[in-house]
Amino acid sequence: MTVLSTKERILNTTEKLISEKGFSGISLRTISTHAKTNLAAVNYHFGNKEKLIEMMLERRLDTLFELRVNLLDELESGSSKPCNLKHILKAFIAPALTMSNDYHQGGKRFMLVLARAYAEKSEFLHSLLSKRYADIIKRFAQSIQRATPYLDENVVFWRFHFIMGSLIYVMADFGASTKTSDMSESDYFNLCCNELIEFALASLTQSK
Amino acid sequence: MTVLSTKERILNTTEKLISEKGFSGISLRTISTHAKTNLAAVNYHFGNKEKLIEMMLERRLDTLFELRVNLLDELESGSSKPCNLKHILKAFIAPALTMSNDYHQGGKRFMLVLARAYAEKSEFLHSLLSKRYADIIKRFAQSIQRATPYLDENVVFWRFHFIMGSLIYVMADFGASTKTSDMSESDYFNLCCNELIEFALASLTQSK
DNA sequence: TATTCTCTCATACGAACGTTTGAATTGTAA
DNA sequence: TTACAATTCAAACGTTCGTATGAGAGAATA
Repeated sequence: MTVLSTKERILNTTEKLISEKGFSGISLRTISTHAKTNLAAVNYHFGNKEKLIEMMLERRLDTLFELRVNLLDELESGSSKPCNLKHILKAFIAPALTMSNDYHQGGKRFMLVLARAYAEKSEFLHSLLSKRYADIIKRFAQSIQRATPYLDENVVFWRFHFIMGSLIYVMADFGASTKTSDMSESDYFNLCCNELIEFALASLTQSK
Repeated sequence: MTVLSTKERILNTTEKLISEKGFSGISLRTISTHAKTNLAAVNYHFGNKEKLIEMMLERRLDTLFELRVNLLDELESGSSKPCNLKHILKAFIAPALTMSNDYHQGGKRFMLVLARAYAEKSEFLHSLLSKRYADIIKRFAQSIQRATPYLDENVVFWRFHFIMGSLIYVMADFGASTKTSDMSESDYFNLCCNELIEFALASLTQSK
């Protein structure tokens, strides 16, 4: 059991509490209490509440997009032919699963946080996505387009957009009370991701 | 120009402000100011803040689900054969479009509000969906299942779930800065809904 | 040991919040 | 007009919030 620094404890606690209570339901006082430190520590380490939340988002988003781009690199290396569509979709969707099984529950919580941030149209998240990760998202879109020559370019754009929506929505649902089966949480997550990949694949596959 | 009651003005203003700033970004003071009434009027007419928000959600949800179920009734009347899949999906998705073109912008705003409520896992919304509208949702799921006999029952369940996610996500995106084209807002909304229906249809259509 | 730097802590401040209260105003029925 | 109910209003209450401050603890350096 490693001892975490105050800064790390604050970040983890913020992530956990926001995943449980949402962005509005938390105060610096509850964060500092649960992180077993003092109220002033937050402002000392992060400046203010907004910057704390930004740092919390940033550290996991970097990991998520790095996992995605690594998988896409692997797919596209070697051949110049269009990649297998399912593999592309998996490269986009699966890292969410990977993350959620690592990081001592932190990743799983983060998916909830991310979904909330999307819905709240966080200005910070939006600018981060359009600045730091826009290239990666565009690469995925283009890779999908090459793999679906039978679909109009605009249609692919729309459907990729819709798939991202499903992913966000599903992520937000983990931890919610929807789960009625007696599966383990990680089995359930795994199943859900596979279903989502098949769903995305079907939505982009030409029928007949 | 009809004169609205204080109660209606408060409900409309709440809907508008939440669609713009989210559930956390509003106070009873800003609501009452924008509704051109007094702070205490909110508590007088609604009891407290929570009940105000619940009433705001309820009035439009009733309309939305009534539109949906009417369309489904129409589809299922007469023949005992499975309905056309596209028509079922349209009956579920299109009312969001219908609503957003009525009610003097109110419906459009409400879709944003609804998306936010989903993401925040509003306890009230959840219980309303599982109590008051569960039957309607189940009817749609069953109707889709009859129309897709080639798909496993569980798969249909998952995909309907994912489609709902896309719908929510898309609704949340209206009014956001994603729109780059020079279409009118209502044309854009229309196009988006059609794309969503085609997307949903493709995801449930057996390939090959 | 003395000094410096990093970090933690208790405490205080002003602002904003939801809610309550009682008086003033308006609408309505006798 | 009078009487009574419904509504509106200004003002205040207690609480909680984010932030700032300065004292002090602890480790590192000299």
